[in-house]
This record gives sequence, structure tokens and C-alpha cells, in this order.
Amino acid sequence: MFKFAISKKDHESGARLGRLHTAHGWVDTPVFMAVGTQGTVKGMTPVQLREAGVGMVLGNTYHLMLRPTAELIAELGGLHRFMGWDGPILTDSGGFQVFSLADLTKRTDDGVTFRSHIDGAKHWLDAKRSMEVQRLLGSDVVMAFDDCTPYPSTREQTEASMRLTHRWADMSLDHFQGGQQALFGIVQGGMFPDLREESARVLCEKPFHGFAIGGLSVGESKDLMYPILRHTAPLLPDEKPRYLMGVGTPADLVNAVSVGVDMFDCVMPTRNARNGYAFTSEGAVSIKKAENKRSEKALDPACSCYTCKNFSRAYLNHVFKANEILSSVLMTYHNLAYYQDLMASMRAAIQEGRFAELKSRILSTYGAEDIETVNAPERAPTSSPNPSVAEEPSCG
RNA sequence: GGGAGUGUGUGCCUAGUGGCGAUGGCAAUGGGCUGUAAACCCAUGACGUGAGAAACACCGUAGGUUCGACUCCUACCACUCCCA
Repeated sequence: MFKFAISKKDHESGARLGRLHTAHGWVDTPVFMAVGTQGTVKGMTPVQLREAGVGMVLGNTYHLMLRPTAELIAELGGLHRFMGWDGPILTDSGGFQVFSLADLTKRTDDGVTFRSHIDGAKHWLDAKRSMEVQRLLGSDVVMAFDDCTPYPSTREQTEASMRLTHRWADMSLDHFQGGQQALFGIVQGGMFPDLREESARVLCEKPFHGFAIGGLSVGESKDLMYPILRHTAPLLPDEKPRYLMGVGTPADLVNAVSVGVDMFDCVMPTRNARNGYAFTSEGAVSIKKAENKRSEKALDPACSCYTCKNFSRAYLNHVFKANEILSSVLMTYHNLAYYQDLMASMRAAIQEGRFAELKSRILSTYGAEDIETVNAPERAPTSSPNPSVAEEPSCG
């Protein structure tokens, strides 16, 4: 049922063109998944998602198990049916919430006690329960339960966190029942290249259907993130999908694709849209700024989405200022369409052998650095509690 | 003409009833957001300062009472309401 096939590789970079087949259809890769944490991509109906070009969405174990509960969703026919989305769904394991809701959690080697952010009630989540919840939800791609290492962390902390992730990876495999679902492992290792290597080596021996890179974009600078990403992505099995979790900006996406990443998800296009920030072919546009008050220009003149074809920046500025729901809808619609167009143009560029050209254009649009030329700082950032963080052999 | 009430910082509303160098909200402007506790969060807006003290300024205006007044008293100004 689950299958990943690569149809073309870029000659000048690590970029790959592929297709991911699931029980709910296929998507072409590189793919960007819209984040629909609570069984909805905020502000969008499934029809609108399709129109914007979204092919695959992400749901969340932690949020859905608390409300309305995985059991209820299973009773109502599974997450696809429940949310009216018949395309592929990937579910996160809840591992990220251990990190993002750290104040409400208590972690042990076996799992995590959460205090619900909704009503304060105590809940237990471990690899077994995460697999059970994701099975009840019926997602197409299940993520292993992991420990997302915070930044900054000392080498010792990072290593301990990584071992926990490995332990939980085994437990996830033990309790995963297969069937129509695929299971992805998650590589951790923080900002230490050798730990990333170890994590990749340990996990890639295991029978996962795909591999994710976790623990990036957790507050570190691009100087750290890019070298780690560049180092880690090629360590993952060539023939299986590579998923960079929680990333990122348009520049991050082209950079990551160029080192061989196939799948992405990020809240950025949807959250930023609701906060008045658009991604466009002309770079970032803050629609709330006063300069847009009388602009008759489209949000992105080069975009053919519903928002850009029908509304002016002046109108979008107005509905944002007036706090109208439509602001979130129109802005989200555009940002998702922009991200999907970006992925489609990357796929076309790989197919036609002009990926490098597209990459440099996107990077210059956003004034971003090229992952190939960013070097890790020679010394550890001062924010790191561990002075020996600079583990990379002093390649200066 | 008589009576009652209300005036608070660069826009609007507001807390405050003797120790206040004055509360909060909205609006405004700018910034942020990366496996979503986010239609959210942060910053800025009397004078002055690197910081503190003194000086000086400060709740319609002007006086007064008081150790001390946005707060109490008097007059005036403006606005609102009621009765003629």
C-alpha cells in the first residue's frame, strides 16, 4: 500500500523528484503538508485546500486524543471521514508537544505525563499509546514517538534525549500494527553532527517506511541549522522518503530540497497568514502595514490564487484591521497556494534540470543564505550552557 | 432663569474619592511567529534621564484647605441631562 518512488534526481544537488503512494492516494514530492493540528487546517475547508493545491495534511495525536478523543474519531469512521478530507494524512506522534508544552509535562524513560492544556487533567502518553491513538485516527503516515531535544542543550542532555528517542522508536515499532499505515522514524541528535550520525545509523537499520529529521528550527540560528541539515539528510536511506519536521520558510524549503529532503510541514504559512503576513513572489508582505491602506495591487501580482485574483492589498489590509474572519481565510488561502506553487515549481525545475536557478531566485527573493555556503560558527554560541558544544572538528 | 451631573497623559473610552511621577482597554505605528495552548505575542506614545537624586512638570482653568490634592473646598470655563 505505502510506496515511495523516485523518478528523477538533480545532477547538481541532492534534490529528488518522487511520488509517495498511500492508502488515500498519492502526492508528488517534494511535498509540503498543511498543518491541521486539530483536524482542521485553520480557516480552510477541504475544498479550499484542494483549490490551493494542498495534497496532504498533518494532524496531531496529542490534540486529538484530548479532544474529541481518538476513540470518538474512530467511532465516527476515522480522521479522514471526520474532517472531510480524503487525501493522505500524516499524524504527528505527540513528541513535539512534550517539547512545546514542556511546562505541562513530566517525562520519564517510559513516556510522558501531560497536564491537559484544556482542563488540567492528567494524561499519559508513551510510544504504545501514541501508536494506538494514531491507529484509531487512521492516518496514512504514523510518526514514531520521539523526544524533541530543546535548544540549547548540552552534549550530555542531547545524548540522553537521543537515546530516549531511540528507545521510544523501538517501542513504536513494537506497537505499530501496520495494515494500511506507514511508520516513520525520527532522527534527533541536536546540534552535534556526530550524534546526528549516530541517530541516523541506529534508526536507519530499523524497518521504518521513511525517516524524519526532528529537532531543527527549535530556536537555533541558520548557521547551526543548515550545516546540521546538510550533514544529516544524506545519511538517510536514499530510497526512502526524508521528512524535515516543522520547517519552514520558503528559503528553508529550497535549501532542504537541495540536500535531498522530500517532505515538509510547517505552521508558518497558516499562522503567519492569520497574523497578517504573506509570502509572495516579491518576498514577505506585511498586509497590516499602513502602506497597504490604499494599494490597489494584488497581494502577489504573480499569483493566480483566488485571493490574488479578486482582492486588493487595500481590501486585505481593511479586513485584517477590522478583525474580519475573511482576513484569515483569504490570507491563509494565498499562503498555502504560494507554498504549493513553490513546491510545484521546484518539482518542475528538478524535472527540467534547472533547480539551481530556481533555488538562487528564491533565496535572493527572501535575502536568504544558501545552505551550501553557510558554515557553522567556530565556537559555540554564547547562549549554550555547554562550552564544549563545538564538537565539529575545527574545520577552519 | 432654576436644578443636577461630568471634565484624567499626542485620538477615543476608562481606573482612581488624601501619599499618584496616575490604571486598563480600544484605536494607531512598528516588530515577531518554523512537527500550532497562537484570528496570537511583544514594543512604542506627558516632561526629563545612561541610572538615581534634586530641580521641574503633571488629571479643564485659577485660587484655597492640608505635611501632602487627580482626589476635599470656592470661583470660572466647557459639555450633558432635567425643569421653566
